[in-house]
Amino acid sequence: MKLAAGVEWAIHCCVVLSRADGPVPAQRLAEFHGVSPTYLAKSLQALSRAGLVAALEGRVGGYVLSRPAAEISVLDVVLAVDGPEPAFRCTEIRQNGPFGAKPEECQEMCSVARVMANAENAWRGALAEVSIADIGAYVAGITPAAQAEAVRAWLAN
Amino acid sequence: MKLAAGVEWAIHCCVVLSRADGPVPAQRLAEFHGVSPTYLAKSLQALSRAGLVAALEGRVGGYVLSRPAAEISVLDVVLAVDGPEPAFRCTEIRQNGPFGAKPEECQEMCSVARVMANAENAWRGALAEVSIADIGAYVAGITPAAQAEAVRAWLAN
DNA sequence: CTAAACTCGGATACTTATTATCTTAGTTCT
DNA sequence: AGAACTAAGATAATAAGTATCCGAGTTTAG
Repeated sequence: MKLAAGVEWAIHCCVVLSRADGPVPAQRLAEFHGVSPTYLAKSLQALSRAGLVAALEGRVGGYVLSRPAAEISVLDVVLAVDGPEPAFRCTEIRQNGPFGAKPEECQEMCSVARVMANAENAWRGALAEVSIADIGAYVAGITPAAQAEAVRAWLAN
Repeated sequence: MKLAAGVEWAIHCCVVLSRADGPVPAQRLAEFHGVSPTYLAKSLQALSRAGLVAALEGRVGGYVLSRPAAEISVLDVVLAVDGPEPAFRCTEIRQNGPFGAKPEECQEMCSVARVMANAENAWRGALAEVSIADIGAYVAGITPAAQAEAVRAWLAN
């Protein structure tokens, strides 16, 4: 089980956007984080498609959070980039083999699938409780005011 | 993010082993679940390497749980087959770029990585609370006694 | 009003991990 | 002692993730 690397980049980008003044182009975000510009663009497009960020085209364009950072959870970002389908997908192997259950006997979810689904709900719940604003506030707390201002200026350029 | 299909098979196999009388060969387990025998063998080998099941070679060989089913959690099986490394791996991109943090400033874990780690701990905790015996007991509850006996006889052959 | 420069968006190669298979080595019963 | 059955490791095919390029649209400046 491995989470796509683009997820990590997307979360960091959202935090940066929450602390920026205006739109920030994808290329600027890539340079800021020292990652591949073209691949980061792919993740940002996923955020745009999910409606988490707004993409402004044109010469002074870039990405902006489409909602207040406090209303964007980490889970929202993860689902937008990594996809909404759960990590565990029951293949209903209980219906296979010489003692396979008949479809009409499978009204209830497979017991194994239920355990895995509960765990995944716990995972999602933990991510849903943290917002981009929470992370941004923490970062702001450990960043000197002078550097924070320098970053904002560099992003606006 | 996708969990390996072999994980689902391994959990089902452990449940079957907890309800069997003697050793069950990999080929029999594959036929019972209607899955690829050779690939299932790979997952069973992982369980054997982790010490969750004991492999008996020879003509009447097969796999047996090496511990009582109540002492084997679903998490044990998942980690054995899928590997122990977490789904989210922090690449420390906060150290990159023009405003990258110096290594000596990174004593504490990255705030993003901490959020993801907390979520993953919640996921693991949910899986650790359920044992193979728990699932076995549920399956026993919804299976007619006659069929349960037939299954045990078929597994022993 | 025209044109140039800069932006995002989708479609296209490459790399890595997962899935599936085969062959080899070891153990037990006849 | 031999034969048959078992698991274990090493080896190909497939799918997902990673990285990249080129085209469509918009805004600003002349």
